[in-house]
Amino acid sequence: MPHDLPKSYYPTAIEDDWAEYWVREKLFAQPTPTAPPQREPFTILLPPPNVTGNLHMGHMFEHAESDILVRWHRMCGDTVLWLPGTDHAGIATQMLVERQLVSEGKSRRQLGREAFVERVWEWRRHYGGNILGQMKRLGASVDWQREYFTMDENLSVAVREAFARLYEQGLIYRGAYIVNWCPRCQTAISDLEVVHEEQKGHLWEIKYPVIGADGKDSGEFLTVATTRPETMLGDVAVAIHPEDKRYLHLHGKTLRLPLMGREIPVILDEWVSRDFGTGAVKVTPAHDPNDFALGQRHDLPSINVMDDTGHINAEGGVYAGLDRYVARKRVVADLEAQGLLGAIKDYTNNVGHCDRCKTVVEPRLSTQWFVKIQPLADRAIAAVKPDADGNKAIRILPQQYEKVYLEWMENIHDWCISRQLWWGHRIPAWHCAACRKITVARVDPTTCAHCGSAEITQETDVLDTWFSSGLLPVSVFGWPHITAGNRGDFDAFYPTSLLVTGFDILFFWVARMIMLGCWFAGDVPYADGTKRELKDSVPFKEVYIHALVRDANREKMSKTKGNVVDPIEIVKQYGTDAVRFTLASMASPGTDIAFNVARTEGYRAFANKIWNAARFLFMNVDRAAEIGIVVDPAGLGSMPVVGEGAPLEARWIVAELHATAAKVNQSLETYRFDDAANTIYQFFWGSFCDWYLEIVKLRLDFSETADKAQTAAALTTLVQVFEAALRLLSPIMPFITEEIWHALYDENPPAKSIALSRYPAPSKEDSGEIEGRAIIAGTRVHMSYVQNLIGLVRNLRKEHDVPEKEVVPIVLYAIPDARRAFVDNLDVIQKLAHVSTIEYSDADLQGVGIGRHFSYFAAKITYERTIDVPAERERLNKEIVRYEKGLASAERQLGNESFLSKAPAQVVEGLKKQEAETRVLLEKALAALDALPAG
RNA sequence: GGGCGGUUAGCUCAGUUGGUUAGAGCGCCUGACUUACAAGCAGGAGGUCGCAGGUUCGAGUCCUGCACUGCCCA
Repeated sequence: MPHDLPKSYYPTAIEDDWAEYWVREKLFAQPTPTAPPQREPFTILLPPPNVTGNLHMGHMFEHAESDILVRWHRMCGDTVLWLPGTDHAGIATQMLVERQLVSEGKSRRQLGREAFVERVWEWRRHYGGNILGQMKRLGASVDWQREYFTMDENLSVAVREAFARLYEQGLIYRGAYIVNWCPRCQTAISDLEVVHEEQKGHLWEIKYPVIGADGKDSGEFLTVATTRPETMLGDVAVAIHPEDKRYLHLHGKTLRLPLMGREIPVILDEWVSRDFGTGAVKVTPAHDPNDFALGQRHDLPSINVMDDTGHINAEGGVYAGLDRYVARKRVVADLEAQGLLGAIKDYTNNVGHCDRCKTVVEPRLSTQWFVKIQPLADRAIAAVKPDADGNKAIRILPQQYEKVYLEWMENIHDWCISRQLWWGHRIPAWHCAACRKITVARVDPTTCAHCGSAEITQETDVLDTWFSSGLLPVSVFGWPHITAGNRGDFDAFYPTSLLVTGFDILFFWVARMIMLGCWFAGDVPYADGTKRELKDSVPFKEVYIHALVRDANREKMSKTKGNVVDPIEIVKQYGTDAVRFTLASMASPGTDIAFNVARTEGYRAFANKIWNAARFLFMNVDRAAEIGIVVDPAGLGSMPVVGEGAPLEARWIVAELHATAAKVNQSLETYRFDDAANTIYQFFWGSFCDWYLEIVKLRLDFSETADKAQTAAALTTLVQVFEAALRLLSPIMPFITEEIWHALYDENPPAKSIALSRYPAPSKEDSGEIEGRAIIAGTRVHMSYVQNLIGLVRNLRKEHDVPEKEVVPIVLYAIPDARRAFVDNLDVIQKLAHVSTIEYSDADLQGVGIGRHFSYFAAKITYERTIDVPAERERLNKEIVRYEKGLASAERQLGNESFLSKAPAQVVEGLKKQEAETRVLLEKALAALDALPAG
């Protein structure tokens, strides 16, 4: 028998094997449907992790949530597709390989473009699968047959098509604008790749000499304030507010630009803030976005004084060749020497850094490619905003993020899509040396489309990585080649159902996928040829934004802080299942997760608990087999049902299972992973192990004299409930449930995996009881009587210092319904409360040492002990205070006319009942206090 | 500067449309070496729900203000 599980649960011993098995058996591959699926498929695209990345806790959390949903849907019988892949991460990957080259004493330029790109591919082949490998180990139930990479041939075709279409539609243009320039990466980067950090710096005041009517310096100065004094080399004007009274006399004047000697005008613009600095602002159109706008409004030239590497260029006169920070020092020193430096003030400002290499970003004028974003954004807004009927094509959850998204989308700027890199999709545009015009083509051209010249060269820039990742939802399903014979995937899986991702990604892929998805899928007609509606053009119907995983002290994990928790390490220690359960149980929407291994330790204990419950079960199954009792496997795999004659605990555990299944299904529908996890935990440990297993031991009698039918029935229910509970837990803890499930079926399971079995679907719950013949009315109430009595007696035993092993007689008063439950379940009470005999009293019990449960019953144990009078008095006094407080508040309310007339009847009734009960309890407690011997 | 969250037990968090005396896990204390499990079992202690007002018969829940704190954007 393969039933002999090791005594303790060792996750690492089982997880690797199952992880491999799932991949090897291609269990989660989802082929192209040949006919439209009956039910709506459940499709998730993995938001592409960076190919250079390693799996961190945030990924693991995101994948755990996705996997739970995916496994749940699969077990519910849906057609499920979870599509994995990576993006080519232009800057990050190029940086990485360049670093490698440097260590070999080579450089990218030495190698040349072609060789370098080949070298990156080589790197990717060796190391690029890292993060996906980690996903495999963690058991993500993705379709590995469909793995994508943004640089793949088919996805590159899509990128080229998208570029060409947008260009033809007039939505891509090229021009010189201010962009965020990283001097280290030597490329433009998008606004989103700039991380702002507060930095202590200075605000330098510089005095610009005013030129008099005679063309000579008048001796007066106009003082400007700047945080980047070196940019003054490129100044073309100084701006003041037109109504600033301090400077009225300078209207129309010109200034002498210090150090450069250039004559520059004073310009008037309402944009200038009079309160900031001196109220006069130097204008450097080539090095600041605001100044650039000013320059455009006032028709000023732009003088770019820096090169690609952040060094001053020839336009910077004697400063040429200096690094920007060296130049800053030199400029300040020279100004001071010339007496043109004013005050230097401490100033804290937000400085932009390159997200990749943390170099300070230089806003800089350069020629780039842009997407005219407004038309795309308009659709992306329409997709998220409710229509006239209140329907939304895309639901963003938690809902608060919808507003964040809309606000961002409504204030979007044109998207700079060109990058000065070699690794990426090279822009399919050719410059003509003859006519200077641009040819954009899907197939590499040999001649200029405008003049026919053969002197054309391809644009050297590549596209922003997000241009390709934004296309994934359409491109992975075959776009742009959606043909009659080739549209199975697109028709079945587009739009995808859901995107699970982090808040920080909202503007990255989410926004771009929505814009590009709506734009291009909108042009793909339905299979019948009719025009696609917006609701089916969107890349996904829902976006679920998950929380951030922080460390145990709620600090953001970061390499520099050294508080990064490596998921693989934690998994090795506690098991994937325990880590997944930790993450799920803490995943309440909108709240960040403070990841604490103490929790994980607790959930490993939970896994161990299940493990041992399984061992108990198998032990009994094997013992039963010896006397010829065999559980029919045909009864497994569905929801257990018991008959009216079944013992209380059997009816109860089945009722609990149904209620649990209902709650879990409902929780998963609403992304309440925490509720789902906690509900299962409570069921498995609190109900199944703590109560049911202990009681069922009474029924598992394998002796000669045993009632075999009773034993068989008990065993059957036990196995059925356990098996169903395993399926219930499986999406959250796939490994341990897989292991036990296979063992349960004695290595002869009905399917290759528990993941391919059916999820427990409850029958409808009706006023606390389960509909139908399975559950008998009163089951849960009766069980609660029994549980409460056992709890009460255990408590009394402790108070009377009864040794744990010793059985004691009890005296019991109970209302008729409770009494019936107690009589029927005498053996249960005797076993779990260590009771010898029960003597029933027809009158309520009085005196010291009575335990009660409201008015349903009271119990007293017969046991001699020396009463600790002061302790007992203190306890009773505490009780009395509590009762008096409760009573007072109840009386206050019940004496209130408006309460009686306005509150719902059931609330009033409840309060009356409670008041009566509290009054009884108070009287009893007072009497007990009176009965205490003086002392 | 603009916006969005959060503040409930020692810690981490639930708490649905306002409704009876506010819950969970972990931690803590006590007891018992019980053949599924010491990663366990049994029992217990622990909270003026950030502060101040207001609405209401009734507020952890709704409104206003304040304090502290986190995040996003400029």
